[in-house]
Amino acid sequence: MDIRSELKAHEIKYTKQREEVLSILKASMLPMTINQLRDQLEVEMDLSTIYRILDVLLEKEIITKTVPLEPSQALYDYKRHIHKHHLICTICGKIQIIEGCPLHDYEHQVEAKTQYIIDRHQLELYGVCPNCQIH
Amino acid sequence: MDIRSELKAHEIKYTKQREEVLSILKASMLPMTINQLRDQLEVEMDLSTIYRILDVLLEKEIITKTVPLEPSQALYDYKRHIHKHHLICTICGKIQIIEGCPLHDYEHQVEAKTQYIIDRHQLELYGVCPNCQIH
DNA sequence: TTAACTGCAAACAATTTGCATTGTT
DNA sequence: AACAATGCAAATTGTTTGCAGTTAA
Repeated sequence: MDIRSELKAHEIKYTKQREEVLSILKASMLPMTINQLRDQLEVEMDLSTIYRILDVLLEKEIITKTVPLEPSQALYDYKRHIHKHHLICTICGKIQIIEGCPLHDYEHQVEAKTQYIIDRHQLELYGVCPNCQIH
Repeated sequence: MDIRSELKAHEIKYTKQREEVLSILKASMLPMTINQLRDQLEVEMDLSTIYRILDVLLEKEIITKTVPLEPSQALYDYKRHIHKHHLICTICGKIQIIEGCPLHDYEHQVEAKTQYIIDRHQLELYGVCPNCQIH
């Protein structure tokens, strides 16, 4: 599906800024910070515009947001069919994608125990990548 | 163990500011933001001092830091024997403690698969608490 | 006494807001 | 034409830093 249709499918008004932000996120295999996103823009746009677009995409659950422990700048990620988490190297910052999620059953158990209705979670792992273990 | 000894055991120089910050965190069953912490101080102290003290306590792994998705202000928590996570109500902000951790085996699997050495993780759940489901 | 810690003020960074202008439907 | 989105500038908020004065060991 092209970006234009994807926006329409979510009832988001088309603008070239929204198209560009979404297509950059969609093309990236790794989650991105606002600054990384801005650096990839072909047409410059104001940071406040980017923030507002990300808010819309989050609202519609087209992307996800994560706030890592360090550096604590938010990461935005296009939501694909495979739910995934990140393993972040605390030395070099490299992000390793971990496909799948270990929390399905756990969330149900917690719902049963607490009576909360759980609708999402934030999980990242932190450690040292193979490369940084050597150097 | 009293706070003074606890600081000494971790080779942290005693100051009344450090004593107070640590004792407040230790007394709280819930994780706290910097502002909540400051509001409980009997002796006022500068915010930069609080940040620096928290850095020391984190360094020595006496406390943990979490950066929730919303509101994205860091939470600090005294580290007890029972590893735990938080379930945060996205309506009223109430934090429910979940004792235990579902990630032990998972971390080992991920280590085996990725060759990273994993040393910590961040996990919180988000949902709607029983009270907010009614109102 | 010495090195480390604190307070203060200023800098910095990330994010949000108000408002006039522009663009989409 | 009507309403919503963008750009710009300014305001907010959270956090960090430099430095002079104070304090713990």
